[in-house]
Amino acid sequence: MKVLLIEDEPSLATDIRKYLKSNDMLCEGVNDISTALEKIAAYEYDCILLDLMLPDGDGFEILETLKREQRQEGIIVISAKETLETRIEGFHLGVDDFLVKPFHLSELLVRIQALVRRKKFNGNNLVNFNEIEIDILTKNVKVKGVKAELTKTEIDLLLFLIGNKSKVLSKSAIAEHLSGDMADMLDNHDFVYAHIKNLKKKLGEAGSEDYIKSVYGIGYKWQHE
Amino acid sequence: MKVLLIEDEPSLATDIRKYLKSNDMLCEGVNDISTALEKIAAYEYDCILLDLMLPDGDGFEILETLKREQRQEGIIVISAKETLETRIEGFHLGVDDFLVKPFHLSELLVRIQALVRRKKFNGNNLVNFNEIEIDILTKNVKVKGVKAELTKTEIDLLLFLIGNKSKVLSKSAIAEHLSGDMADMLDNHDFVYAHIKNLKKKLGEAGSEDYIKSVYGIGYKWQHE
DNA sequence: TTCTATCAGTAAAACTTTCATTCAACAAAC
DNA sequence: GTTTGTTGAATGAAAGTTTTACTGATAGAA
Repeated sequence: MKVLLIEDEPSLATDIRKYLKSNDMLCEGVNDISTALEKIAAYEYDCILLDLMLPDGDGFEILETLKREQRQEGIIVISAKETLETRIEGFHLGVDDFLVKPFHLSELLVRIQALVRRKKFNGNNLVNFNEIEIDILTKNVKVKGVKAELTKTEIDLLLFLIGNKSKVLSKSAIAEHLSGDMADMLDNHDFVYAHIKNLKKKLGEAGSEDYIKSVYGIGYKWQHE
Repeated sequence: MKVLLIEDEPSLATDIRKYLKSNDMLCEGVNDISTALEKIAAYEYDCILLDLMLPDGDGFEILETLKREQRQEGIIVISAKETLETRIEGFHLGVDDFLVKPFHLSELLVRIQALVRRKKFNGNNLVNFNEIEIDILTKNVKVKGVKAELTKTEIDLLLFLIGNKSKVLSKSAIAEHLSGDMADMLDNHDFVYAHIKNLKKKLGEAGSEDYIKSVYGIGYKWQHE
């Protein structure tokens, strides 16, 4: 995950960079608009963190460039103060999220992750894994070109899994997700087993070719690129 | 990991408690300020979850107490609505994170864990011996920075040993401890040998550099400062 | 009817204990 | 100081136990 940080306040910038790095992200920092535009021209990022008040102008310039070039990066604006106007203007220019100073670094992290997760499914709605094709939007699933009739829960489970690709999801996390936070479901692993089983069957898992991998003692993960 | 939940809405409180418990945390719940203050006076927690709107006042009182007494607990505020002002005031009073209802339990969990992880770097719970790091609370063990997967018995044995550092423990004492006072285990030394062996292996003992020293004819001791 | 949750029985994995064997420590005799 | 016998300790592998996961059938809910 690559993040570009455009922020001229050195101490905050350092803090953010350190924090993101310690959470397994690559984070480059620049402190003015012109350098930012160079970077953006040269590289692709997953997410851009933008402070609006910069020494050589205000950050909307960058937003316009990104929009003109139809870039796909997620954009989070960091600002000291935030008015309804800047917010509206920002959203028109493609800003995905606002964060008002002072904020906690953990919140920034959560928002970046949420944003990137959202973005990943935008643009092209089709996700492919070998013989499986999933349309995120219409929630149609095809296995070897043939439509698979998944139930609501099964689709929900499938999207949860592929949305956390290669991350292991605990059974209670899955239970929470599927049951919509019904706490009395959390320690009921049977229904997780059941849905996993049914989903695997409909995805045509023949054993050798596993999409959903069970992790003993913990839960499941989607293992497929 | 011990969590204190201060929340007066019973159903939410129950949900949270169950969820945290199913994720291996100890969670106590109270529903007003006075009980909370009693608990805080009597016990130490890793993390305090605080709803600001409580029947007998607002939660800032608790924050002030915690701050006055320079307590080390991580604090996450759970609130129905959140203004910039409460947020700033909160941070000044030592709040580490805010969570606005409604939220997903999994998000709460992630934040607690992230918070506690951060806090831990301000020294506690961690015991170090050379290349071994033991977290007494979470019972996680790292060898050369890599997590070692110890079984329940192995952790039990390890804690017994380091808890009696440099004291020699007889094999029957170890047997008694591990078997939970099963009398027929006391003169069975084979299983002590076995567990010692497995533990040594997982701790990466290369022979030269011994943590667990065997004392001929008696038992074992942990020799390391 | 379709979908979801539960149950009971089975399978699989991990963990514990035992066993047989080899290796090391101590003590007595030379 | 060396030899030798005896006992204690370490080890790998196997058997036994417990825990966790999977499955098909079924009953209940939508």
